[in-house]
Amino acid sequence: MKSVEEQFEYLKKGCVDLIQEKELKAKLARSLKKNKPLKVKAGFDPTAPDIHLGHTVLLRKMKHFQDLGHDVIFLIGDFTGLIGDPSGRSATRPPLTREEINKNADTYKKQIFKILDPEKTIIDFNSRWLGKLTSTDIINLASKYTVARILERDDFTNRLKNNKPISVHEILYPLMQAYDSVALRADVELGGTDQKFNLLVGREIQRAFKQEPQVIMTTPLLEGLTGVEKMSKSLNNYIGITEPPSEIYGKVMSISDPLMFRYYELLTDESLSQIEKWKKEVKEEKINPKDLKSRLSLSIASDFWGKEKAKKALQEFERIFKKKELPTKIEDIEIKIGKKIEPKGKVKDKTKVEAVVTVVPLIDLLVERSIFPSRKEAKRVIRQGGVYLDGKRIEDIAFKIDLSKKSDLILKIGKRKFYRIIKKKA
RNA sequence: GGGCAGGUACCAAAGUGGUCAAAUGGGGCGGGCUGUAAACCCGCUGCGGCAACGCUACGGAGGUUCGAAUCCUUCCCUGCCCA
Repeated sequence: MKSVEEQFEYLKKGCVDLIQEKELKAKLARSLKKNKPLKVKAGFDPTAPDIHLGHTVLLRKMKHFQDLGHDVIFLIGDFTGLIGDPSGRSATRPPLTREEINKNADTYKKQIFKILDPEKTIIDFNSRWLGKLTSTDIINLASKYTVARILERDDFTNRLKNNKPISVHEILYPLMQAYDSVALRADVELGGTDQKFNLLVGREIQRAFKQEPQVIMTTPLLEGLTGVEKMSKSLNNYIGITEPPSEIYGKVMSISDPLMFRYYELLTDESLSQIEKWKKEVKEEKINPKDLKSRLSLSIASDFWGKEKAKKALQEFERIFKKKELPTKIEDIEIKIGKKIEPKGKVKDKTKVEAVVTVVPLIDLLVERSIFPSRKEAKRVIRQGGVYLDGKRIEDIAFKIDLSKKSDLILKIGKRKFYRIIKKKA
């Protein structure tokens, strides 16, 4: 096992807060001396069935602890999920149903081992203890903290200032999460910077329960694809780690240049000095940012899919966007010929429709196959020149696809959506 | 329990009897430029219709009126003050 100093430096890297450094060193020293691993806890909200790159920043830090031989507890907040974390929220979250939570938790389990070591990871659920608390227990827990201190947090202060509602159960949230630390006797709790308040309450509540307070460490929040807000599923600016390599590669390629360096910092093992060097080189135009971004995309895609597949994603990307060729995999749309495909009525003569039909109105197809949610929307995009058939822009909203001669057509929507229309005999 | 202020489209926010499918900003989408970058420019952004036009929609339900997001009644929800 590594020395206390070595461990400390390794763990500290990339953290925003480390409270308190002294305590962590003491805990590490004791762990080393007694040969007893630290209990490191990180809680996950079961609202997001997809783990995305934003989560991996924290998961990577958890992995660091595992590398050093400590026990990492992946805590699924299945009970607190019923409340909804008020962190960063300007409005009360809608509570999840038991069913949704279970489903999400399962999905988590399937994903985290792309990063964490399955041998060294303990998965737990906080309903295990929170679900057993009696009203008396909860009142006792609630007595250990004050309203004023809860309201200190930014989210609540802002809501109060803006005359927005705060429900009582939301006030309970930090206490519940804090109680997790008590139940687990956590030595360390990890979380994103947005969790700082909750983590700090954990320390207080542990003290109130006569436990040694946990050390808290926060990791930065990764910005989403647009670089403005944090990466989150609900904002749809995320890259899920189960997404196919080509998607991961492509999405990383679409981020802005400044954001690229941020991703390098948080999602790769490149040293800070190397990153700084690149920044300088880009500024001096010694290096093309696109090449650096390609390297980054490759690295991230490799993390989850391996080098081989990541390389293929790169080649695919080059082919589509550099050479303007077609992707290798295109979603197929099969059209059965000889039967009507119109979704809605208006069929005057049913016997005739059953006859061989080889001409299909484009709009009907687009809407029927859910490429667009409504005919209005489909028309809009066609009028604006966003629909291409075999490379030709279609501008006529009444355009009909004729499948009597060709049996295979490429439909392109906007810049990056491709479909292959295939004729099928009914 | 009393008083006051509010509830408008994905979000924020105007509108206070007809010209309102509802200003503006953000977001989203399409186009242009490009490196599927940023910035920028143009357009679109309830549904159906080629269109004329019709339908649905300003918290819910009723009502007044030729006509309501706008006025009235009532219910629900939120915030503030008082108790």
